[in-house]
Amino acid sequence: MFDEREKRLTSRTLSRIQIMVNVENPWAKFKKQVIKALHLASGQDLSRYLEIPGDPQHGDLACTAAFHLAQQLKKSPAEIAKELAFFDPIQFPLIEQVVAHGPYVNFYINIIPYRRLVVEAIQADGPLYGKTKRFAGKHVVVEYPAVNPNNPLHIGHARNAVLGDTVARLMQAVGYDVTRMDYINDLGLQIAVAYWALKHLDASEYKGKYDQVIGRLYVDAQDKYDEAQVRQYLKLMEEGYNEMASEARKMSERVLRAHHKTHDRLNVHHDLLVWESDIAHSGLFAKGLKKIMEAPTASRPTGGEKAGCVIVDLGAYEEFKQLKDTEKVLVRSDGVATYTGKDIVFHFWKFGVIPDPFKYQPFKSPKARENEIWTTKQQGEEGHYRPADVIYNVIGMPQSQEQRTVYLTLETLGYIKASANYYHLAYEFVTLPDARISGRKGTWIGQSTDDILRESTRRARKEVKKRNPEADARFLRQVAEAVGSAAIRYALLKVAVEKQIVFKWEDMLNFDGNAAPYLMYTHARASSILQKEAAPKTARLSSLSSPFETELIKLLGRFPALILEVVEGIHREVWGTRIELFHLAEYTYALSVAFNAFYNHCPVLKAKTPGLKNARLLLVDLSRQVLSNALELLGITPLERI
RNA sequence: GGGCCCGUGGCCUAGUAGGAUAUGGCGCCGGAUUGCGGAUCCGGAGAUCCGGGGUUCAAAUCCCUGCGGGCCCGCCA
Repeated sequence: MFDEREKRLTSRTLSRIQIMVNVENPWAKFKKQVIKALHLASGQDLSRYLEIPGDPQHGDLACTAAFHLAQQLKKSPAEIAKELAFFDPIQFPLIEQVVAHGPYVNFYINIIPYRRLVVEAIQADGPLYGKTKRFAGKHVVVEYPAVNPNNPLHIGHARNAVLGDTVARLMQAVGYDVTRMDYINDLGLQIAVAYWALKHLDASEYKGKYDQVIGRLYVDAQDKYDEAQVRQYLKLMEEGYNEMASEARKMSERVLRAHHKTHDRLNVHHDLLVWESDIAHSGLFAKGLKKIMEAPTASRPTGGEKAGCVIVDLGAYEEFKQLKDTEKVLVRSDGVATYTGKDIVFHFWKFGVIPDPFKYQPFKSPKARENEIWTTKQQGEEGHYRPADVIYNVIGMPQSQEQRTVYLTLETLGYIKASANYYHLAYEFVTLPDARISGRKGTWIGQSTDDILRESTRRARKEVKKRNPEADARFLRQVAEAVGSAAIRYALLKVAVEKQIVFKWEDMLNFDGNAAPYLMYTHARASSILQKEAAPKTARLSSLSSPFETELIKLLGRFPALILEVVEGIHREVWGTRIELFHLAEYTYALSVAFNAFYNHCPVLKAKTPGLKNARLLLVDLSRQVLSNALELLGITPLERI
C-alpha cells in the first residue's frame, strides 16, 4: 500500500510548513523549541515521540522517546529521560522547565513570553486568526450532498451536506481556492417516476415545500405507476431537447430550490451545480470513452459473457482480486453507460483531462447573493469552471468500491497525480432506530431535515423567549433560527464520520453540555461583557496569574495549529479517507469550557484592581474573537445576544 | 464464500503508527447567584474498554480467533 501523507508532504512542502508555522503560530513555535531541545540533547529528531499529556500536571508536551531508545542505548528509560531533560533557557525562551518524570520527559510552556505571542497573533489577525496561506494557489473541488431531486433531504443527507460544507470551510482556512460543487442526478428512474406522479396523482392534499410535495407523491406512486409510461419518460429525458424533458428539468430545479432552503438553514452553501442531464447532452461521455479505451486495463470483449461491453479489469489491484469478477462494466452491451462509467468520465472533466463542454448560468436560490451560485445549462456562458488540483467527494461508505474504481482508472491511464489527489470522504449513514431511511418507502416522512429543523427551532424559540421576555418578534425569530439549526449542524459534526448515527430526537435536540447552544451562549456572554465596557488594546498581562487564565491563553494559542493538524491528518485509506473534523468541534467546546470556568472564577468588570480588570477585558476580547472564528469554521453564526 | 466499517459506565462519545490513574457529554446525586446572562460553574457515584487466546517492559490500541450491529461484492444508481 501507499501512505498518502508522505506522498503529499514532499520535502519542499515540509520546509515551507516550518517557515509559515514559525511566523504565525504560537503553539508550533513552542513545539519547535521542544523538538530542537530534544535534538540538542539526543542528536536526533524525536518529534514523532511527542504527545500532549492527558494530565496537565505532566506538562504541555511530553516525549516518550526514552522507551524506544532504551534498547538501542542499553540504558534504562528513566536514565535516558534524565539525559533528554537537559535544556538551555536562553536558547528556548518558550520552555519554562523540562522535567524527567520516570521514563517521560515533560515540557512546560513558559507562559510569560507565550501569552505575549498569543495576544500579538490574535490582535494582528483578528477574524483571520487561525487561517493560513499554506495551500494558496491550489484549487480544491468539494462535492456534496448530491441528493436526488425527487425527495426532501433526510437527516443522512443533512450529515453529508454539513460535512461537505465544513470541509470546504476548512480548506478555505488553509488557503485553498475552493469550489463547493453539487451534482444533481435528474435523469434516473426515480425522476421519471416522480414526474409520472406529478402528472397523474393528486398533489392537492400535500402542501408546503415543493421537495416535500414531490417526495410524498413519489412515495405514493410506488405501487401505482405505469411502467411503460415511465420507461417512455425516461427515454425522452435521456434524449433531451423535447417538451417532456424540459418540464422534468423544471420540476427538478424547483425541488433543488426547495433543497436550498434547507441548505440555507443549515448554513450550507454551493458555488456550482452540475446536472446529469447537461452532462448527458454535452458530448462529454463520448470524449471520455476514447480516453478510457487508452487504458491498458480497458477493453471491449468480442465474445463471452461481456461481449459488446466496455470493461475495465481491476485484477491488478490486490484488494480487487478477492472479487467474484474483477472486470467492471463501464458501458453495457446496449451502448448505455453504467454509473461507474459515467463517474469516471465526470472526474476526467473535474480534473481537466477533458476540456470543459458546459455552458453556465447563475442559479437563483432563495438566499444566495447575486451570481453566487452557477449552474450548468443548455444555454449560457462558457468558462465558469477551473479544473481541480484536489477533489473531495462526500459520499457514503457503501460506495467506496465504486469510488476506488474511479480513481484507480485514472491511475491506470497515467493520471497519477490526479488519482492521488482524489479523496473519497466516506461517511457512515444515519439510520432510524428500527429501519433504514428510504426515499421510496417514505420512512423519512415526519422526520425529514425540515421537520427536525422546525422542531429544533421551536424549542430554541421557547428558550430564547424565556431569557429575553422583552425581545421583539424579529429578534426572537432570528435567534431561534440560528440556535435551532446550529444545534442540528453541530450534532452531526461532532461525531466521527466513520461512526453510524442512530437518529433519536432527544439526542439531536439536546441543547445542554457539548452542544451548539452552549458554544453560542459562551460567545454571547463574552460579547455581553464587552458591550458593557470595551476592551483595551494593551494591558499588563502579568496580572493574569490564575490557572483559569493560563489555561484559556494556552487554548487560544492552539487554534491555528489545530486547523493545520486536522488538514495534515487527512489521509487516504484503501476504502475511503480519514478526516477528523470533530476535532474542530472538540476544540470549540474545550475553549468554551475554559472560558466559562474563567468567567465563573475571575470577575472581570469587578476585578480588584484597574490593571487586572484591563488585562481580563483584553482576555475576554481575545477569547470572543477566537470563539467566533472557530464557530465560523463550524458553520455556526456567532451572535452577540441569544 | 470473499471483503469493509463499528463495538468503550444506563445512553451517546474521545482515545488505535502500543506508553502516565481511559476523554467528554446526557441522565442521576449533592452544592454555588445581593460578582459581568444559572443555556453557567464546582463536586460525587457510575467502566469485565464485546468474549477468548497471543506478542511486549507496557495492549482500548498490534496479531489470531469467536460474537454482535451495519454495509459491499450488478450489463442498478
